[in-house]
Amino acid sequence: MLDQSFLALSDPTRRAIMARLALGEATVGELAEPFAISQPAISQHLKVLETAGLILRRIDGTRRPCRLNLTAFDDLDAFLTMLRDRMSQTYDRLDALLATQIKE
Amino acid sequence: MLDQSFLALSDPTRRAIMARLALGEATVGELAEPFAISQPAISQHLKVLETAGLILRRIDGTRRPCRLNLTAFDDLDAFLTMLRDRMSQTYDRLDALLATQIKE
DNA sequence: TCCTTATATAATAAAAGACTTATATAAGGA
DNA sequence: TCCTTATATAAGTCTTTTATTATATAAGGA
Repeated sequence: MLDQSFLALSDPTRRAIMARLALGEATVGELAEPFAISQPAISQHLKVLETAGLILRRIDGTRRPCRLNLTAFDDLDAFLTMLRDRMSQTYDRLDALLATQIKE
Repeated sequence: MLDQSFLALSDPTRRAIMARLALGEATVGELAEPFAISQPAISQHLKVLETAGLILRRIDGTRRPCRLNLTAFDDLDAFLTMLRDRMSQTYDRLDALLATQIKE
């Protein structure tokens, strides 16, 4: 799922869709409106976001309003946090080493 | 650069390389060792990470040790933070609306 | 019922990605 | 200098992604 999440966010159209949805639910037509690409292209982008677990959709008559999945970023955060934790550990070790060498 | 950063992290081999580098500098050979793919494939992955600004490299004789770029995640964080800020604003507005309606 | 609106799906083409093998380069050591 | 090690680059192939146009579906309104 991390593969798909990162890949989904690598496209500027999809990031713009995410930014729009962070302001609240929107229909496919509303999401498509700012872009110069076709409606099917937007539907396909939405499928990529949905498959990645980044958005959720519901049915409202002929509309399919989309919204962000609130837990969407948990995995991304976990990965980035893991990297940062490892990095800080690395620097802690380096600090300790330097402290040792200064003492001697 | 966001495009390239997210795309770079969408590949599991490259994420594993990042996880390794978070523990400290490593040469191309050391990075390649755990994987079943060829050395050129690793070099190509490293180029993707470098182009995205996620890693830095130096020259040490015939080695090219790689390390994480400490500012690598600033842009990613900024994007994710923007989304979260927007979401919390959205929910604040919703809370305010609900509070209003309960009062009436 | 018929037409329109909202959206999805299918087929296809073009571009990008991720490998491979073969080869080049450059530093170090015998 | 010659051989080896470490790494990069080139060329080719296969797959995936992103768009397009055409078409299908399903709900709502006249």
